[in-house]
Amino acid sequence: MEVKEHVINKMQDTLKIASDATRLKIMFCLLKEEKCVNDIALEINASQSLVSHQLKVLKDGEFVKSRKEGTKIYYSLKDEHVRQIMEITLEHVLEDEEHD
Amino acid sequence: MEVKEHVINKMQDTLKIASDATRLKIMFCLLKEEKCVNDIALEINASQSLVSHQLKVLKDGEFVKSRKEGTKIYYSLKDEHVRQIMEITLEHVLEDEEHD
DNA sequence: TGCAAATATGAATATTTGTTCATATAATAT
DNA sequence: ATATTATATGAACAAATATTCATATTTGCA
Repeated sequence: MEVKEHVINKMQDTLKIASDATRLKIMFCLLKEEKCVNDIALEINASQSLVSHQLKVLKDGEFVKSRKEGTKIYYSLKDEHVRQIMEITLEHVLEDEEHD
Repeated sequence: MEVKEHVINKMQDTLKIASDATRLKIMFCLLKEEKCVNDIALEINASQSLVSHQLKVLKDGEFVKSRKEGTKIYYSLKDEHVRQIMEITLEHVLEDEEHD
């Protein structure tokens, strides 16, 4: 194989982070602008705790970054790769819809 | 949210399929040419059973297609989206390597 | 017909993962 | 100081998942 084991493992980790409905919702939520935890929770209809837990996963995986302002913490998408992964996966799914 | 629940779920399913080291290895294996089950198993150093199970997952998820020839079954990547997801994730990981 | 090669399948197990609940921490305002 | 708002954390539980092992199926060939 041309691709090193640890690169495969990192790819696995990256994709695992993306492959969860709650985290995808959070990311779509942040697509256009930064938001704080509670606003995200309201918007995607999930508990504050769940959103906080998953934001931690997203942040550890470098999918989002955060900024503190007073008592609130604003989260936003970290880079273009995240958007691209979402975009292509979305395309893939939408194209599939047509043949169903 | 602008993206429908069932689209999110399909995205989740798609990404879940991609987010596994064994399946990633199989896909890299098939990047340039079709191969039969046993050759894949040898190449990635996994059992025949495991490869067969995971090929089923990949096929159900429309990541690969297959072609029968005698007693052998040749598998190959199904479409461009699969390659793109691999490509971007690889880029993402490799770029990360630099900052480690 | 019987044997070997290639692949698939089902059950069992171990591990990982998402979610909830209760609680902790931190910052602000009264 | 205390109350309030925003967020994080840890333990517990349920559900999903990857892997192995043993066995079944299919095809080609002697």
